[in-house]
Amino acid sequence: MEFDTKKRLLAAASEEFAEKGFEGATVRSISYRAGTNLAAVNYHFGDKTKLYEEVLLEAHRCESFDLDEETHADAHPAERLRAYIRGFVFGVFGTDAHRNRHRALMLREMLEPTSASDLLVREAIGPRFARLRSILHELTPAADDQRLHALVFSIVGQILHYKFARAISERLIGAEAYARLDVDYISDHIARFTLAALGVEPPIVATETPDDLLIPAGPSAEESS
Amino acid sequence: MEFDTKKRLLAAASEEFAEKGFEGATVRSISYRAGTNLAAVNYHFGDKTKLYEEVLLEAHRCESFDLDEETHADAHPAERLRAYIRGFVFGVFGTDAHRNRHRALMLREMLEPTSASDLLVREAIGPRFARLRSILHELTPAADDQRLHALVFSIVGQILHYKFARAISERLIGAEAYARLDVDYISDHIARFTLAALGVEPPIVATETPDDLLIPAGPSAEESS
DNA sequence: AACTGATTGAAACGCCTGTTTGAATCGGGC
DNA sequence: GCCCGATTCAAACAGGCGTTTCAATCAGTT
Repeated sequence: MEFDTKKRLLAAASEEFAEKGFEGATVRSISYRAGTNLAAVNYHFGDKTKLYEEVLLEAHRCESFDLDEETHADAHPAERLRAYIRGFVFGVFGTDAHRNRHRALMLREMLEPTSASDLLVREAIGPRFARLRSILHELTPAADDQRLHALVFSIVGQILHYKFARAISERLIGAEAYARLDVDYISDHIARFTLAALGVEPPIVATETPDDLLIPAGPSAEESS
Repeated sequence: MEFDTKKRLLAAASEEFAEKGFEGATVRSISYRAGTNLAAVNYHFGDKTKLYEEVLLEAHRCESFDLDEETHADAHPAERLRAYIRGFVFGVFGTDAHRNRHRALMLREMLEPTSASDLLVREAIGPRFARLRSILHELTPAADDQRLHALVFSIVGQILHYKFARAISERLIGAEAYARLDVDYISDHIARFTLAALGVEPPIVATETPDDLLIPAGPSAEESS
């Protein structure tokens, strides 16, 4: 074997699928990137679909190493939420080629699930979801399951929006304004927005409130003052 | 002319593009749905791309009628935000075939912008963005432009997540749990989450807070108790 | 050196795509 | 009736796709 074509194919396929999605990617282009022949993908993987599944599996395996890198289990839940959000936002915006490709693959799976997405949910997305959920549970022990789900989706939705709607958002507010929304600003914004919504931190903007806008606080807020 | 093939083509193309996106849609399938010949699309519109642009334009024209349907300009800003969010969520989840197709088209443009997306931003998304922004400005006069943008994205992100990540979310928490997250619950959740983050309403969950978690509330929160 | 099984390479197959072609059809003005 | 421009139709074209085929090549064994 001429220096493991299989690995080179996997790497090339990872890039190609991340860039163009399953449909958009072509085995010809993948073969070319891997510097090998068109038939190699069929010889080593059977067909395009099986190659894609192997890529997803490998991406997941590689990704799951850094799952618990930011787990300061002893830290304040609010701080752990901040760290989680920050790590997530960095992952979405980051420039690390490897992680970026894997995130792109997972995001594509979210939008157009293939047969391989069950596995992805079970082994990659699921654990992250559970972790965020448990942090939120510590922060708001009173919340039931349904509320916890909605809270997780509120956070994840805020973050992923910057990935999904990037092109439109940029045209919407202008390139310069969009550039100012960098990783630090966004992480801090989403963390403060969320923590304020949970009543753990003060509102995100100094509400020198027109006063009449304020709706009388609920019973819990009364207790806490 | 045998009863305006052009209109039938537009309608068929609207469905097809909404379902499968620009790449996924085929002119053959569109022609078949319209009950006409393959060459008709080329005769009436030139090519597939021009047909797509016309579909987007028509969808926008049709959509912009109900832009200001829920504008109770006199109502409380918080109530108008609630109404806005509710309308948005309904639009995303709704069963109205027409609106649904148009939303789907716009969402697809968000993800994979074509040449036609500039127009879409300028004429369809832009005005909605501006309206939400102005509501938020009334609620938080102290927020600067950057903060306002981030706030808009936080709200829109929460809502659209239910569209984008639907498939994955369903597998994540189970079909039954996901079904419980209906339009009313989601609308209410996002509205309360947001208004709490802005300090206009009390926190979203009754924080029978472990107390030590509470970070000293801001000045406005103190006033409200 | 000769054989063998694994791997690679160039070419072709069959299918589907958007687009084009040229003949057939229709409705209305002379 | 006849013609003419507009419209429809079946058929074909050119290109890209995933997949298959089969001969050529290589490493290791005998």
